[in-house]
Amino acid sequence: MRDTTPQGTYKVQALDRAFAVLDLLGESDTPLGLAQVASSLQLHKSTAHRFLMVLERHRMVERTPNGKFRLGLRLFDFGNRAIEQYDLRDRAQPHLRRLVTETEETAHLCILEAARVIYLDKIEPARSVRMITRIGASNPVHCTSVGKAILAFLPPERAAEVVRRIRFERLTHRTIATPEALRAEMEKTRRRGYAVDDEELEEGLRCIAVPLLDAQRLPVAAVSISGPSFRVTAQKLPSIANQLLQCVRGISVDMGYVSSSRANRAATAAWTA
Amino acid sequence: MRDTTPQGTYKVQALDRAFAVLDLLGESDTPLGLAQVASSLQLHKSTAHRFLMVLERHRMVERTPNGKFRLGLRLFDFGNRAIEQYDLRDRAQPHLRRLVTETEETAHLCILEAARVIYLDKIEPARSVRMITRIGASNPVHCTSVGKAILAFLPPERAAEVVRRIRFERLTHRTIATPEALRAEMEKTRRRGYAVDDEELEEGLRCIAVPLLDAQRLPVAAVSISGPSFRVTAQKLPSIANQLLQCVRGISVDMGYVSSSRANRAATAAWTA
DNA sequence: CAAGGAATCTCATATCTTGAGAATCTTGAT
DNA sequence: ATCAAGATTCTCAAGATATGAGATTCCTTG
Repeated sequence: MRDTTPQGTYKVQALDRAFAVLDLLGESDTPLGLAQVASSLQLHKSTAHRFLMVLERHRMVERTPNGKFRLGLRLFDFGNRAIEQYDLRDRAQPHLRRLVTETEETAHLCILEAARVIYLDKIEPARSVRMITRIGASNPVHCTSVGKAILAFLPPERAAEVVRRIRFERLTHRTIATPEALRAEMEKTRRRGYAVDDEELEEGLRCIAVPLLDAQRLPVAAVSISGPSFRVTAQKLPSIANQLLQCVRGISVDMGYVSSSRANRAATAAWTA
Repeated sequence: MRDTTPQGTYKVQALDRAFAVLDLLGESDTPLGLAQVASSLQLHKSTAHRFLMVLERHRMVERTPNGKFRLGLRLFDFGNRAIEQYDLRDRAQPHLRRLVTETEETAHLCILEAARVIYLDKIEPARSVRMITRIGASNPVHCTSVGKAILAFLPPERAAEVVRRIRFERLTHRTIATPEALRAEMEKTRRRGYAVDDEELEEGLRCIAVPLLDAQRLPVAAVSISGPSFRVTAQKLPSIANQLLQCVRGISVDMGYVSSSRANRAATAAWTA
């Protein structure tokens, strides 16, 4: 049996399998029957069944009236405990909300994990095509404005470390495809103070992001505005960037990273060491 | 080694243990070291270590800079996938938000699972003492307004089944403590159309809830308003109940449970097959 | 710089998971 | 109704897999 195990030396077969089951159910947008689970994962009916029963007992999985399996609400519980540590999310929300009202476009709050950015929160404007992103999901750093915003303001060594981990997959024809190109882009980002993703993640989607710096002036997250390229035009970028900076400044104050009074030092200048 | 396994026949030791680890980390509000995890769970250092490494590989746990363990963001991802199925949450949110603006008190959206209610969403008013509830968490049916609201409108057999499962623990001196008392309370709830929790869950906290009925007029969720007893006074209950009904009506329409025009035809007749 | 505490790692052993297959339950077609 | 096809649940013997004692290494702190 081939295992889906990512690289890593420690192994507990049962766990890898269980998570494979959860993964599968998480990917599928419709509940799956035992047989489907078993065959998709190359598990024996019997084995898959046992796993599902145990997962169900833990409420990690639940059954629809017709007996199919889907993710259970225990995961929702765990998920909420997991972000609770990041009280960033709660504190940032009001600011994001205001930002969305102003810009009429979707706002995201993201953090960096390994070489991917994770969406901690998303606020959508009242009337707008729903974006496909799901809170909790992740994207590669190099093709998102948030990723670039964080990366650009990370200390050189840590940034290099992240870049090393990137697998430069091409998602659109504009996706940055080499470490060199990415480094150049980061330079540009630092100069203007905000990062742009110009249809590099998805055709027709343009995003702009600024980093949220903590008390040590290290980026802990990024806030972005995303929208269809025809609405988020190149001309509007500077003004949106401004609104983003304002928003981030508010969050910084709320988080206690900066005192509200002297909250105005340009983030750009601060980075020297 | 004693296992924490709930009742249930199927067993996979490794899974039960892994979830015990997650549970432990979820309960603790500070990250835990390997030794703490091992001793709390009566696992061998070595075993606990292996589990943590595997969980970390799957990003179910992550390590703080000083090497302690806490819940990982993968859980956040899974959690969000898990509620995605309940698009109820998204649809209800705007209505809840309006409700909160009107009442200036905290609103909850809950569903029933087994004999507990699970908090799908919580909206807090701008200025208010933060409530202790965590989205995703759960409480026993019998001591919450939401629980009683759903229970009261469930078909008799299903309600009975739920009641059978309740372990009548006393959380305050007012907590309903017997099936009979609960049945009486349900009768009362049906008569007036809304459920009340008068400091039965927590001293000083009063809540009021109404059920959200689907197209078959079966309760699928409940919406509540909670606040300190001195603000959510007995006199205000009817007027809050009214606002709740309004809110729930809006959600029903959004969910397509009722047509907005003739929102009041009893769909009772529809249930035959 | 040493000592104590914590985290990692190794490996032989037996425990726990595995999966073949039989039994049972559903579903849909006739 | 009745049957067949498909899906799910259950049992149990075999052996692969997780286990944990303990040795080793890595930090921390005095």
